[in-house]
Parts: sequence; structure tokens; C-alpha cells
Amino acid sequence: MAEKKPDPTEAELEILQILWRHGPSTVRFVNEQLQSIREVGYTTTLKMMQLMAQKHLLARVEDQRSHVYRPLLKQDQVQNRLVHKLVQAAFSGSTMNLVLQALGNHQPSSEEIEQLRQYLDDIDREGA
Amino acid sequence: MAEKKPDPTEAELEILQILWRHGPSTVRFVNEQLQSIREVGYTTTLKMMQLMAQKHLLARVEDQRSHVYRPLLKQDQVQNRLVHKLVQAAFSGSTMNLVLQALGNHQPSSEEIEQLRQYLDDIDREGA
DNA sequence: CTTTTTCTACGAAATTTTTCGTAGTTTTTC
DNA sequence: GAAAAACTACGAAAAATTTCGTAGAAAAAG
Repeated sequence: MAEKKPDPTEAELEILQILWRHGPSTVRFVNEQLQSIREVGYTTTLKMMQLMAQKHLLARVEDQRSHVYRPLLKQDQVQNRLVHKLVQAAFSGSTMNLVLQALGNHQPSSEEIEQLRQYLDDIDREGA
Repeated sequence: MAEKKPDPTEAELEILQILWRHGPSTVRFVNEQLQSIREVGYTTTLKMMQLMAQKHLLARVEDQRSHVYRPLLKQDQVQNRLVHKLVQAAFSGSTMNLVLQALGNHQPSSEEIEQLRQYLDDIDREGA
């Protein structure tokens, strides 16, 4: 039977982000990246990554003395899950409300506006 | 000095949603609403709302025997905070990525597409 | 070699969040 | 007015998440 994969916690997300950005990495590397953001002990990061491996959020290669970890989830899968979760939790299930809220918040540049129009045209054509 | 207001937790959000939707309510009412979603004891809901009041997420009126609670935060403020947080935590700070991801996920209807175009036109005119 | 540094494993503590039992009061119902 | 029902207060347990110290093995440095 397949294991459950609950959404990653905040601390787990931080680590996933680093791995998505830099590819498979050692604990030391990940810890250094984290350090540049906030204080965190080496063994804390180690433990987190061990737990994440145990949960099948990460896989690890033990060839070398320093194990290398890689994410087992794709970034956009996790992003989708989290967006969906937020839509449910704070937008009464309305994706559009989230989108509008996000845009209103962000004040997109004209390039971004163009990009969005483009995108809308595309799916419009598809849908037809 | 002003109190800190950390982002509401998941359980707190559930309660806020109910209050935003239905207006100021008693614990009993909120609990009934929650019950329709999942199992939760009355005193659990009571305690949550008491804690939330203590954190200044809610205010309460004690005139009646059953106290009435109302949200102290506006829905869109909280939504904005949460969106921003998600953008930081999972989209490397790019609101546009979140928006595109959300749209791609959702497959908007033609009405929604139209609504979005309208919105883009509006802010375009403003920006000009 | 022997000392120092670099790693992993493991257990447990600390924190945060959520849940609920018990006690005591006020209202309602019979 | 006695019994039952509805409420709040409070403390503490349970669960989930995060942090870190210590031990011991392996590698690197001297």
C-alpha cells in the first residue's frame, strides 16, 4: 500500500525549496543555505532531512560519507497542493478569489499583465 | 505597545471563516458549523475561541449569558497575509508564479476568463 | 600515529497547536 | 423549587512540529 504524504510543514518546505533550487545536496550545504536566512543548528537540519527521508519526501544516496538528498516531490505538485489547500482554507474554495486577491496585492507590471493576457488567450483557444 | 498578531493557525482559520461568513456568533453556533465538517467537542471550540480572544483575533461581547464573538481581522487582510506567506514559502517570492499555477490548476470558465480580462484592462488603464 | 574535523544516528527536550475532562454557575423545564 | 440543560472557566493532556545534545564512526590534518 502507498504511504500517505501529508503536506510538507513550513520547515520542510524551506528545505524542499533549497533542494529544488540547487538540486540534490548534502546536509551541510542545505544547512548553510538555511543559515543565510536564520539561525539553525546543523543537527537540526540533519534530523529534519532524516525525518523527511523517512516520510518519503526525500530520497538519499549513501554512497559517499556525506549522504546526498534529493526531493521526491515535484515543485509544481507541491505548489498545487498548497494553493488548493489555501483556497479551501481561506477563500471558501474559490480559486478566482485567490487569484484576484493576489493580483490586487501585487500590482503586476505591464509585462506581467501582457503575460497574463497571453495566457488567457491561450486557454481560451484551447477551450473553444 | 501593540500586541503581535502572528498568522492564524489552521484551526483558527476555520473559525474565522465561519465568523466572516455568518457574522458575530456564539460558541454553540460556531461549533455546530464545525461539526458539519468534522468531529470536534464543544469545549474544544470554546477553548479555541477563548484563546483567540486572548490573542486579539476575536472580540467578545459578554452581555448575554452565551458570549458572542466577532472577528477582529478583516478577511482580505488575512487573505493577503496568507497569500504573501505562501508566495514566499513556495513560490520563491513570485506572485505571478502563484497566479499562473493557480489558474493552470483551476481551468477557469469563460466567464472567469472574461472577468480576469476585465480586471487586467482596469489596472492597465490606471497604471497608464 | 594521534589529534582534529566532519558526519550520521538516536533520543529526548522544547515549542506550538489542538483537544477535552471536570467543576461550578446560570437558565430552563417539569 | 428540583432536576436537567446550557454555558463559561481552567487546567492539563495529547499531538504535531522543531530543535538540539551526545555518542561514536570515518576521514583529514598534522
